[in-house]
Amino acid sequence: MLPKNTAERLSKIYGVLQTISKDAEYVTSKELAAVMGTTDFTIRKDIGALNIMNFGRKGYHVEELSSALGRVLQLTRPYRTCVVGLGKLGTAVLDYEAFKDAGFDIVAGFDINLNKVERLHTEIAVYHSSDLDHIVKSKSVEVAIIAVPQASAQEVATTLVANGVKAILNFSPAQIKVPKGIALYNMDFTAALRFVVSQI
Amino acid sequence: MLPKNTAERLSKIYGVLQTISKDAEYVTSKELAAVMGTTDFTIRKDIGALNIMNFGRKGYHVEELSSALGRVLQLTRPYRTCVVGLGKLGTAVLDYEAFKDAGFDIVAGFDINLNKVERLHTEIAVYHSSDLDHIVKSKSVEVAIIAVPQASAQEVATTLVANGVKAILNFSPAQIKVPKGIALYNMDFTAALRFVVSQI
DNA sequence: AGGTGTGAAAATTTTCACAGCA
DNA sequence: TGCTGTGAAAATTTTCACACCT
Repeated sequence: MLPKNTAERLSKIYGVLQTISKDAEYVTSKELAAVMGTTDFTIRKDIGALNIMNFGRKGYHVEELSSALGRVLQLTRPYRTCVVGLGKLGTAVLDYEAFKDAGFDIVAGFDINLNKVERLHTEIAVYHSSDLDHIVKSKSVEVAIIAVPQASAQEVATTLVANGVKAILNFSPAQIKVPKGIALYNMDFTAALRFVVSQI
Repeated sequence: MLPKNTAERLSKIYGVLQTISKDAEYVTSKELAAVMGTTDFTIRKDIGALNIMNFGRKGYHVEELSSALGRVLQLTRPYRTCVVGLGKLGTAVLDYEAFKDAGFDIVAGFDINLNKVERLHTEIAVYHSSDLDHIVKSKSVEVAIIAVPQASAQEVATTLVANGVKAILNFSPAQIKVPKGIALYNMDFTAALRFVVSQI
């Protein structure tokens, strides 16, 4: 598997490529480095890890690089995704349009509060949390975004994994535990603020 | 300065300590490791970097460790914080209660759309984006959360920095550039989803 | 006994310099 | 010439083992 930091940077590079693909046919490692805030040799090493080769003196062909990255990052097909917890944050995520473009189809939302669920003006199907297990299974959801309060995050994660979810993006501050083989990424806003302040 | 990874883990440890401080007086490196999903010696090395010393055989005294961490992470006083961009995500962030408890006082919100601003049911003062520069300066805002669309993120960041902001949490997918000495942390949801899927 | 603190080893990541290719 | 690809060096981070303290 790709080194963690490399995979993380490549995920960002992929996004950068999408935004420049309309304007430029080629991009150099130096240009990418400037946008990404790293150095050109880091970019080349990262891309080197993909084992695609033989680019000429103009830099990387944007389309080619983009599709190679898509292959390695397993972004060649859309992922069936759900959002658990439809508070303000969860609702914002449910409607985040960029996800669809990026190949993450949000196919369901869940919340413990049915009243809240009914009031949502969204086209995405929303369910009560008590249906989490069988809906996740029947809809073959593979990726889940957790936006529930800290106290219920672990329980939700366990249910998700038990019903086939392979990758979890966790917005709650809970330190969730998942079995080996399940991918987890924590986005704890408060911890992020603390960290950024510590870097001043 | 603390190594980046260490600072990141310590920021999380600090959060964990807050949640357990009611229940336990002491906590061992092994217990912390279990919660954090790392190993006990990583925890000890990280805490060792704080240069606070001489803990007995019961583990770390939660209160003491917590306040030492607060000192090193510069969390000994509240930070005046603003949110720029009050779409769904920005609004969710504006109302995110955990920030207040963590010592981040949100003192202002900004949006380009005044109608949207007026409709908000919040007690936090909201302003039009054209006032960003002088309000940030007059309110002595030090920390900013960017939740504007990709296209305007860099401009907003530049204005923020020019008016005294020292730390930025960026929720937009834009790869923002800031001068040396300004702390920046990117939380690109889409890149995070891509990354987590690549780890499956 | 039961924990921490830490020097040293191992592993990983970043940086560099430059060969090699179009 | 102007770029990539990459082996080797440097730096950093993680892991380990164990001395040491209460």
